[in-house]
Amino acid sequence: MSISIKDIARLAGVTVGTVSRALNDYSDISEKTKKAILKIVAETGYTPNVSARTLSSKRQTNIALLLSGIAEEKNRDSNVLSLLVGAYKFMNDSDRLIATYPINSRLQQRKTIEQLCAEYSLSGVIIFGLKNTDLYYKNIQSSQIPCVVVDFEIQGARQGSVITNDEQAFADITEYVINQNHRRLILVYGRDASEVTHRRYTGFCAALKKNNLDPATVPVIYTDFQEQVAYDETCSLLREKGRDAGTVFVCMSDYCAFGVLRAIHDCGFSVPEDFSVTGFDGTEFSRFISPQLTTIDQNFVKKGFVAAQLLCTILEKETVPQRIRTVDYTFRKGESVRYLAI
Amino acid sequence: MSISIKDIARLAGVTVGTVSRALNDYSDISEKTKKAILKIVAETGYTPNVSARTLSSKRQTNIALLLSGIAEEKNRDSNVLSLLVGAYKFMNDSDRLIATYPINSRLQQRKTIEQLCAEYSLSGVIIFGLKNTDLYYKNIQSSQIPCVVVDFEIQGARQGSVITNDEQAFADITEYVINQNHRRLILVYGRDASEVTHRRYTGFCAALKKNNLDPATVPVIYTDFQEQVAYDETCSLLREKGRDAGTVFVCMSDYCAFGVLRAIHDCGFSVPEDFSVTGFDGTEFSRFISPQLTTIDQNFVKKGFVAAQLLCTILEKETVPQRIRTVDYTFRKGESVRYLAI
DNA sequence: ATGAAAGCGCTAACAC
DNA sequence: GTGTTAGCGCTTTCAT
Repeated sequence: MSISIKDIARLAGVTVGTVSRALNDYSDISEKTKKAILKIVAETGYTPNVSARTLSSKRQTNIALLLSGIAEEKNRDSNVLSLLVGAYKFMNDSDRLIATYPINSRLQQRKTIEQLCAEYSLSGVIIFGLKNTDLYYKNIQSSQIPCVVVDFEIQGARQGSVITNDEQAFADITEYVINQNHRRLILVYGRDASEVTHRRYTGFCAALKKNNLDPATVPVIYTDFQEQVAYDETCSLLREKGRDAGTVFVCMSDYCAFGVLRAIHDCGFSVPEDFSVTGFDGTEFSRFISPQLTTIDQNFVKKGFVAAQLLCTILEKETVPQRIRTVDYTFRKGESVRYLAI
Repeated sequence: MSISIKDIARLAGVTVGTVSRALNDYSDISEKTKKAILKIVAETGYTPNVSARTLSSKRQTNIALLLSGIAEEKNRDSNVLSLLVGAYKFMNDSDRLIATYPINSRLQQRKTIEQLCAEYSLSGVIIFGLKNTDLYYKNIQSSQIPCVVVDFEIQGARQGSVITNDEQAFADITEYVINQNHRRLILVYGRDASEVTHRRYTGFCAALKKNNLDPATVPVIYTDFQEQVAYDETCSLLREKGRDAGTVFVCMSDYCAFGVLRAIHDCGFSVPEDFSVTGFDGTEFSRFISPQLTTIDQNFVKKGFVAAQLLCTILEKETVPQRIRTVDYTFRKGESVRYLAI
């Protein structure tokens, strides 16, 4: 059994109430006893037990980062790692720990978000990777649980969102390839159950129309955001049409772009000589490959940081004015897009 | 305030003790009342509070996965993700949740592993990413905390390890390049503070000696496991010596290999025509690139799974005979190594 | 400024 | 088989 508040009280010759006051920085305690108590705390290496504290206090706030689909999906992409890092960095600064839990579909089926939070005494959560097929997708919207969702908008009073302006970003990169004189685009589509997919599609269409191109004529490769599917489908297309397939693959994620790149290579073509390729996300890996991928960096580390920050603000303040936070993206020019001479 | 055991007791017309018995599957309770209670529990959606349970019970076991260096290092590689997935998968099977926490150096400085475990009521932990410069490196070895460490051997009574036979694996891949008739190897070295680096080096030397090659003559590139450093150093070497640098870069990690590949490309050379390259880890990305990387797959998902399994076994049983678990690796042949005609 | 004591939600030992 | 009750380690209200 490890050392408890009682031991400290005994050693300091005071009662547990006084020790608690010293520990929680209450004002109604003499500097002298406080010093003495903290000295003993330091010497013994005593740390208050979080469970006990949670149980007895209303002020204690435990927060968690819930990851949907992480142990289930085929391509759990590395963006989640950057997000973790960002959230951890923010919590670091306030010397607090944030627990990370996976929430697979069975868990979501077995207990509601309210139950999960009650069970683990969570006063708020950050949710990442939620698809509209997740049970928690509706669950959080009809609940009062303070939460911050990454990548889709939520409207509850004590809820917030951290998003990227996907429409604009995807329009930007689409316009970029158009400005490089590409006219025969191939869209490499993400996953219908992910909201970002639809926003990016909107941006894609907007950029085309703005340049007098018709979205309806653009061939689409459906990938479910999986590298392998992107690879397979691209191979089929290339084997069937070769260079006639188009001039540039505009992909909804870096992972998809990797599949496309691999397919182009395996079919005997080159990037960017034969085909150009763009990605979306800004995964670390997109800079490692040759040619480096032209992509949109979502700044996932920052997204994680902002998410943690926003959640903490929501938990602290009564009302938070701006609960939809848009994190700026960065266009990253690589060498995967060729300029087409007219 | 959410629903508590008292509410259930009231609704069922019994006392909290009886409800607790029903919930914990004790034998001394009539099937009838148990049924009735569980029915009410299901209807109300009641879930026992973990903090309260932890506080009052000796049987409750909370475990956590501690990640060292994740929010600090430059190249936090994606292996950690696979490890998480593996651990989550095991916990999934028993419908339990494992919390993941980052342990940066400041945290390790502020509280010992014992304090951390006392604070969060952890009965055991899995530790990943520990370097021998981490404070917890010695801390865990001199503590009684039940734990499983990934990638280095620990000897405590209630402690275990999940490791890869790095010597053998690195010897295997080294021998492979030698068998492809490479004689002028360049070693791309990892990080001294990581134990795996030394084991891999041992395997490297063994393979060379076995083939009558002298390790002392092999040029070494030091990388600290960072892609960028590997890139920079390789560029320097190539600019200075060109093809005379050697014929194959034998790398201690995939990330290093990515840096080397990028450098080779940027210096105007090709893989595997001008230089061959091997990696180590089996990151997802190593299969995405063209040419695919010849590497050792450490099967990190399995490592995570086994780590969680081992920790749970240690916590359940009195004594666990085999506490050092070696997870099998897989040699993965890509196209990044060329066969040299003699 | 400090002590005393109730109570957070639950388990478990002891009655009956 | 079920009720009763004493804690688990802590916070917080009420006395003093």
